[in-house]
Amino acid sequence: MATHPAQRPDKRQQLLDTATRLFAEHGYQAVGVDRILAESGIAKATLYKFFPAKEDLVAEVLAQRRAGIDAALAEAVRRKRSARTQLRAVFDWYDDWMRGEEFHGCMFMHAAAEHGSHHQAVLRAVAEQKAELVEVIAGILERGGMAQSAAAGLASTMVILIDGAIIAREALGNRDAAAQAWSAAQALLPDNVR
Amino acid sequence: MATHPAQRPDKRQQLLDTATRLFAEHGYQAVGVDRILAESGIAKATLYKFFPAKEDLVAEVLAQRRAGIDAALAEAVRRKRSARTQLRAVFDWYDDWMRGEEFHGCMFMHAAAEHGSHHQAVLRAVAEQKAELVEVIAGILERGGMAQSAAAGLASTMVILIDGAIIAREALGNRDAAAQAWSAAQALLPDNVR
DNA sequence: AGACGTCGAGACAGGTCCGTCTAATTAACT
DNA sequence: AGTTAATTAGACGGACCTGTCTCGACGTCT
Repeated sequence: MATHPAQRPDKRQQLLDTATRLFAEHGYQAVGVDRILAESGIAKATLYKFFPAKEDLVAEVLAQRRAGIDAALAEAVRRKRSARTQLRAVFDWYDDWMRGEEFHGCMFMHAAAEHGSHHQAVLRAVAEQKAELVEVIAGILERGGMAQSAAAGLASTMVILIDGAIIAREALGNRDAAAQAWSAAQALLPDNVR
Repeated sequence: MATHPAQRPDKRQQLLDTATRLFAEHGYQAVGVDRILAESGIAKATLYKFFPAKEDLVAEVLAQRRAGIDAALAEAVRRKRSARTQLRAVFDWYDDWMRGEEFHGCMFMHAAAEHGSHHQAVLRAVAEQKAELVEVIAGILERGGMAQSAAAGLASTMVILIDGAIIAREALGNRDAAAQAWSAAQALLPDNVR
């Protein structure tokens, strides 16, 4: 009964890692399953055992990416105490990511662009990731003393700044985009938020 | 010698119009040439006469889209006198576009997402469109009395706001995103710019 | 009327991609 | 050693896409 060959979930993770790297760099449709298999050294049957269709692989890649960002942001925020420094930690995390050479844009934006209007599951994953970022920032602002409605509005604007910075980095190669976004965010922050 | 059958460049424009509509709604790779032909009622040979490859069609669609936006913004700005109202006209133009039901996101962002790093011509077209918007706004700010370097920096931040708003509209369905962006832009605008 | 250029309809080849399937190999456990 | 399950390698079918080509119809000019 026991799973004899010691069950290897690492194959699954290897597939996800390779797929994430290739999807991030070249897009979703441009990367075929054959390429993922060749670069990961895994057989096709194994992929289709874990993921019934390529679309399921895409969905899981996005889910893992979202979880990774959430964890990283939560950890960065946890290390700071004041609302202002927590907020800065969020912008700094994006700054670090966007200054890297391996930056290839936001996988969620790309997913929304490629799977356009028609694939609902992907589009919902994108919306959920953006909505979660709004909530993270709104939470910081509320704990910093802002009223809930004001915090929600300002958090939404701050995510607009972050996403716009991602586009500026991607389309124009502007590596200071996140720093600019943070400057603007600071100017929008009311003085009573410390 | 004279082009006997009265030369019909409208066929070319019909192709571009249909392609623009389909690309905007479904993406570039997701729309095949056969679909463009079927929906425009034009023969395949005619398409390949005007555009040697699908990629050339994409490039021309983007070029026309860019020209259309430029003209619309220039016209909207021309109707206003002060720097502040001109700036507002730009944000209002985006607001109108983004409130529409037929909004499907920015074709340039989508092109960058799909043609990832590898197709240079497309990526350059995207960069040029964004850079031009920065220059339009920087010009307004300079004519409003800002120093050139300050105007360039603020214009860059304002485009970050606009692009971020486009993402907020596309990914979250936030129809007030452009209005939020304008509110933030106003807060960043120095008082001496009238 | 006759010739010529344009256009529509669609067949066609070459390639790619997804997903299924078979056969052989490897490794764990009894 | 022998059983069992996981995995690999790759062939395969069907679908789709791009780009070329053929053919016939239509309209215009001489």
